[in-house]
Amino acid sequence: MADKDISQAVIARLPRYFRYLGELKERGVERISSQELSDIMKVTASQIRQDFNNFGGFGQQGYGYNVNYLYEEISKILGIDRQHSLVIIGAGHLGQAIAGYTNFTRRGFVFKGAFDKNPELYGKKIRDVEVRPVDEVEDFIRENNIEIVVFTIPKEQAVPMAKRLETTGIKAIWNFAHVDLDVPDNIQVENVHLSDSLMKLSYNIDRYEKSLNP
Amino acid sequence: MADKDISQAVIARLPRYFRYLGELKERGVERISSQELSDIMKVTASQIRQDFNNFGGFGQQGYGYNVNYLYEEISKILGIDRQHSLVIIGAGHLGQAIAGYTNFTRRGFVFKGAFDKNPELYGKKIRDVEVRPVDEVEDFIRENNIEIVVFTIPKEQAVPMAKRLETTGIKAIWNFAHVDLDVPDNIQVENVHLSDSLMKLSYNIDRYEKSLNP
DNA sequence: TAGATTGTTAATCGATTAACAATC
DNA sequence: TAGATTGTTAATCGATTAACAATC
Repeated sequence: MADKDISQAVIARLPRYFRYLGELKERGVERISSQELSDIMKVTASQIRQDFNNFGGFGQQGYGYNVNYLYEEISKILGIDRQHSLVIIGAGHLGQAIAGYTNFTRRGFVFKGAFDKNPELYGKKIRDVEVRPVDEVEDFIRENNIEIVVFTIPKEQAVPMAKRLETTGIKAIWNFAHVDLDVPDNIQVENVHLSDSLMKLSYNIDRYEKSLNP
Repeated sequence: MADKDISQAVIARLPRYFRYLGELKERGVERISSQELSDIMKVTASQIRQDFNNFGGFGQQGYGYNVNYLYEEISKILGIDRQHSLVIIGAGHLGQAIAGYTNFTRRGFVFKGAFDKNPELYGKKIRDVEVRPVDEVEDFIRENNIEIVVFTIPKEQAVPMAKRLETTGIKAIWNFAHVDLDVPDNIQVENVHLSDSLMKLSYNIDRYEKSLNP
């Protein structure tokens, strides 16, 4: 239960386990061994057992893992057995895409507010939520106990905005702006740098072609 | 020049180096030592030198690295010194966000087409490009030599779509659908699993709070 | 030349895989 | 009980960091 210090490599794999277990659950599969899961997910059975054992014994010798139980335990570990309120700053296409993504709601991420600095968007509705002026965001966060702030704003605005939010009590920033944020320890930052991802893709295209004609 | 087999960990760091070097270049900085870069980027100078030396010597003893030269070399390594044509399948908010992101264009990723299965979107313009019926996508790819296909479609559609595109000559799929794609070796896949990222964020919020009240 | 800083080898650290005893 | 499969320790592999000789 009490996790000491799990490496981020392990954490990064948990959502994928969670996804596969969700599918197995859906299909009515009751139990699964690390070897069977290994075959499906293309990771070693050894790694699966090591990963799960970071959090205590979820399985049973001679039997394997109970799919439902394991699924629930991972959801607890990931903290998606409770609700997290979030607001979005930057109501452009990306902000709207995220606000509208119902799967997040299913996982307990509740979309509470959207903010933009463009007056033309004020009042526009995104999933029953009206876009408000960005200057109201600090008050809104305090009044509504917002945990997570999504940054779908240009990088120039991201750094000063992070500064402004430091004392509002938020717990995390999900940062889509292409800049590294420097915030106090009590605010977690998770970056989604789309252009980095695209550059990696570009590299791997070239790498493959070079492997054919060295 | 000829890279043997560079680990993905190194590749994943290159776009970040590239970003910082771009900023230094912008500010007119001519040379930088691994130690200075280390201070700015919060990675060890040793790692910086190791990373660059995977691709040959970019620096000069006693001097450091020439910012402009290093920037250009990394852009070559990442393959963003040339153009890559791309189309987007799924013209919802996420698709439109990506299509409209001008920074990608700046890096040589040229947006050539958008496809959707919703007839209401046909003809709608996204950056001078009309949304077309998704059934035309294979022909369009062949006629226009498209390299990269962006999947901003639901996961149910992603797997059969990947299958359909196998023989069209595409080189890569940038996959935003929440599913693992199984494609031949000649098609590179780069996943952006947003909900995985959000779950990691959720975990780290909890972890921090537990570190305060163990 | 002397000083600075790389390129590179060696040492350390951490993560993955293999092996097997424990146990259901 | 015998068979299966976990939990866990040990071995291996790879990535990061440290150190320093090469050299600009």
